[in-house]
Amino acid sequence: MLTADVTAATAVRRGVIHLGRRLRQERPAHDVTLLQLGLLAELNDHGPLTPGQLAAAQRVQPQSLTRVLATLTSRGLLARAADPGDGRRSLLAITDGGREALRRDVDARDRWLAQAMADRLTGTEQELLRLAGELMDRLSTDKP
Amino acid sequence: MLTADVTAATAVRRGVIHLGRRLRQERPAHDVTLLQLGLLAELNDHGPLTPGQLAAAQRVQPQSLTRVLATLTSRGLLARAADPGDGRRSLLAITDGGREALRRDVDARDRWLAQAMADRLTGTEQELLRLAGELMDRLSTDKP
DNA sequence: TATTGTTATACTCTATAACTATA
DNA sequence: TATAGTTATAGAGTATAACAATA
Repeated sequence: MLTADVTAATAVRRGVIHLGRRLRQERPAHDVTLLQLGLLAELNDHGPLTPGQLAAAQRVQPQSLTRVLATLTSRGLLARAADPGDGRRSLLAITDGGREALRRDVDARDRWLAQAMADRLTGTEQELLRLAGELMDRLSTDKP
Repeated sequence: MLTADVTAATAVRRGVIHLGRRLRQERPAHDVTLLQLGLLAELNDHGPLTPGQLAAAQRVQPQSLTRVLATLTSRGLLARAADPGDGRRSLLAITDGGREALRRDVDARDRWLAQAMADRLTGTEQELLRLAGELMDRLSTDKP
């Protein structure tokens, strides 16, 4: 047969969508939205990136980022510099303020999830879920 | 220590968000949106439900459903009946048309995922992901 | 009074199409 | 011409607050 077990896919879809919603609700006081969180975390982990690279990393269209990037820049959470070699590009980097926001607000979301995992899953299940996270990220890319 | 491994949580968040985005893009021709899909599937699997029950099952606020339910009803994909015992409630059930839409359009999304899993994951990884789906769904509930 | 649901409103997320600037 | 990015526009997704109806 061509396709794999659709039941497994259904379970994954359900889990992904529902946990995504739950995660989105978990917004601490000084709000940084979930998309903003992803962008800041990406820049924090992988140095300065162009808007296009960021969009690819986050699996969104570049147009979807323009406004969010403007917001984050105007709030001082990230800084924009012209690319020396290519005038079309700009390079985005996280600022100290951005790192602070990441630590304070943004990590709160991962802390909620970490806590929930600790409270309600066995060690084996936690490890399983970590691996699943990596697999899901891989699947979300179109590259084989 | 109180909290579990935040790194694991980060990996899970990343995977969930990115795969969720990817899944959302996978919209076949006769479009039923991802939220609509969830509602139809829920009603298909678990009989007639009230709006409140549906909202809880989908991890959204009841208010967020009103419009979508109206859309689905007007398209004939689900039917609404008064609750005999409680006049405040109504009962929603999937129609034949809804089941047809579910099969035709909606399953296409799960088929994409099933195919991606089949093509790019080992059997063990597929099974791991299925389990992870169930765990994620469990975590998205606030009930311990 | 408490519960179920709807209306009103608003903001986030995300996409497509068209445009500008640089290569 | 091709690529990187932005502007314009729109629709999906989701929430909070206020309200109506029923229990």
